[in-house]
Amino acid sequence: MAKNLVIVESPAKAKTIEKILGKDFEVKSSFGHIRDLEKDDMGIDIQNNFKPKYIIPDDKEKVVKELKKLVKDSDEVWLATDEDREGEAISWHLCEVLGLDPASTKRIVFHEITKPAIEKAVRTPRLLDMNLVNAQQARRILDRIVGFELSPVLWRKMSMRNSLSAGRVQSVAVRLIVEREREINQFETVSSFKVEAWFLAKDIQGRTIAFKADGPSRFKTAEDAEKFLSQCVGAAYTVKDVTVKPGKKSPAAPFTTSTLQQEASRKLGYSVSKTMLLAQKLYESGQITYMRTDSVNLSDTAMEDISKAIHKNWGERYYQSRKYKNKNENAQEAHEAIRPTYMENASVDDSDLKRLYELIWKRTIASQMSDAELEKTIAKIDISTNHEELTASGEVLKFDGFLKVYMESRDDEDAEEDDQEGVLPPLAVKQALEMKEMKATERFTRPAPRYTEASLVKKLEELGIGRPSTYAPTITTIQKRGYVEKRDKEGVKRDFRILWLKNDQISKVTDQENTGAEKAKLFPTDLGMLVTDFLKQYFDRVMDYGFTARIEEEFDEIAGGKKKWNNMLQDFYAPFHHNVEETLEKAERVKGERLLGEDPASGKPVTARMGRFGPMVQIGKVEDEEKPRFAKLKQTQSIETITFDEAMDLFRLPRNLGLFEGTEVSVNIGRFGPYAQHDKKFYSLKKEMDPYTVELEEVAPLIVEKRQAKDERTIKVFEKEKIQVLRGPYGPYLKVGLRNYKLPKEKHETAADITVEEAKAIIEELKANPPKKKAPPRKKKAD
DNA sequence: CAGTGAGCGAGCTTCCGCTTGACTT
Repeated sequence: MAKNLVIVESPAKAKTIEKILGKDFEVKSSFGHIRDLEKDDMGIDIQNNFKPKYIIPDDKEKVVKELKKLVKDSDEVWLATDEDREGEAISWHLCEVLGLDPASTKRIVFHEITKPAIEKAVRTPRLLDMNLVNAQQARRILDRIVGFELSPVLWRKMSMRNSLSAGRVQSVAVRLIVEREREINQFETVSSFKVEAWFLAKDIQGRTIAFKADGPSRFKTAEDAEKFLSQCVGAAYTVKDVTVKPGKKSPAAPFTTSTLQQEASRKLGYSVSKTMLLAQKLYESGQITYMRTDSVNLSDTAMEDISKAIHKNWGERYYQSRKYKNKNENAQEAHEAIRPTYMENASVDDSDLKRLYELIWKRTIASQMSDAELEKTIAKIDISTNHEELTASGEVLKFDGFLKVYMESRDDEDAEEDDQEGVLPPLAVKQALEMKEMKATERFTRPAPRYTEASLVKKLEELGIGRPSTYAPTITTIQKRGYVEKRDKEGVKRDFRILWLKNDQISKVTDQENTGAEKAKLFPTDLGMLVTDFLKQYFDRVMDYGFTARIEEEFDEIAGGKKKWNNMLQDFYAPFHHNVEETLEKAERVKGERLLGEDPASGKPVTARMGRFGPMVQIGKVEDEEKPRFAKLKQTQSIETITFDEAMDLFRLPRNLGLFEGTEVSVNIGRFGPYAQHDKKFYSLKKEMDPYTVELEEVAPLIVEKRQAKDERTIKVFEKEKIQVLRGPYGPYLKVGLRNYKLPKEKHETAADITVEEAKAIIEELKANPPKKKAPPRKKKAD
């Protein structure tokens, strides 16, 4: 029996620490929080100074039971949860549940899981910090109040209202995406002409090479650009001035959760949830440090390891010790940065994990390497026929430094349009240059790009909204609620003009480029836009981008003992709750209706709006004597941007294709895509079939094929009892109405010989003793 | 599985932040 019980949050961490502390210590994990607010009635007694009602969730009963037993058998308990607000609260809940005295139970903390750090922690225990615990309770209660008072407002006020939600984090995340979309929709593209000239000069080896120089400034119109080119006809070009400047590039800090998610997205194309899943595996197998962190700090032992690896692989010249500081003010830094546990392992076996691991390894190594040294050359070139000048710039890498290993990628948001600068040939002042050709190319301004999952995480982190453990789940939530969709967008072709000056002749051509194509970007849905507008209108305080940052300051004051947590909540709650009540009473139900025009055939109004089942267009009004016609919007369309013509096009469905076997065949687009309907049965259209143009001859074979497939699936049918014996992917089963019953193994071979009595017996048996089903609860059908 | 398109109001949904687990109709 161990004398000492140490409780941490993660089981993988427990294992490592147990090894370090030796046999006098037993280390167990709480698996995160062990208590939470009760869900019924908010779990808060608001009248009673916001007294929280905590319960132990079902999935934590087992852990708690085990910990209780272990506490009884131990002489001393050490609470070693993370050193932040949440960690402190977990320790407090452990005290409450395990019957430990907060005034005497030993509380220890460490930021890194190394022998010296943990031994030092054990030598210097402290007691629970109730101020920090209270700051966490205030955070928890405020989030519950916001989420559980705001969500029901949406259920009442949105015309589409199945399981809608709002919260301090998710609603602001959606707002970012909605506002970016509107910015893009309202963006007015301006074109201008960019001048580039190619010159010839001899390089060091005496070979003639071409290099590029940029024109003075951009020209607003083709006429201005042409005027400039014509001024250059017959001109002589001479080097006016050459400057050489040294420059340097420094490596990026080691990974935090958010920077890891960003780089894995840019470099490997991983979604944030995929990155976290793989990182979790690496962590559990002991290959990397903890993956949910906001710290850029490296432990001393890690720094030594990294130094050794750099010296061994590249030598002293490439080593530079660096301490990184967190730019983020509200970082809680309970852990280290994400780094490999053993720097001597440069790679791992598994192919999927390998790419992420190597990314982490390289980033960690590079963070302690020397700067890259550059030499930047800028040459100004005189034009004899006018007062303008051209600028050629080149960059030479003098020393690669950290670039030997790793270079951080950029988002397209920060990317400059200019292509990479190459090497310039040696140029002397007053040197005459031969101009090969000059061109003025029409370029267009671009709106800010839509968010990717990773760039949204970056933005949220900048705003101090959300935590490393919630970035991935938040992104999943806003998609699951139907506020946001991740998808690709096809680009559109666009003409652009080029003016050439070559051999003193000016020529004009028009070329074409693809613009606006995007991959795996976040688009707001109509629902997301309407919910955002609604919340902004009635709850601007919570929707403000600075709201979280401001209440974080108050939580800090509570943590510092300068403010009482119930007072802080009271100050927030009074106006907030008043607002909720007032909104419930006064706000109109949101429909998002927009008038598009008038139907030429009937003279009735054509409108787009949100219906019970999503965005739609309609001809006529519900109050009219004749029922209005309805059509669903396509996935890529939105109430805000759909045009009259696009709306009218939607009414071409359902289309009647004619008779097949004496019954009508029609096509339409449903919840699961385009389908054909015949004799009350449904048939999905093949991908290449366009419901707007498909013909009966193409659809008829689908009907025949599906019937055949069904025949093959059917083993036997008892018509009178309405029991079907079918062949499924997991073997034969019985089907009665919507319910399925698996046949016992010994009947699999002889399913065709089964009798009605046997089938009934099996069903009765399975009804009496249903097999354990742990599958996630299925969503209830509407209606 | 898919067709609908209000709202009488049955009965339900919902937050953020810690952590990992276990399942095939």
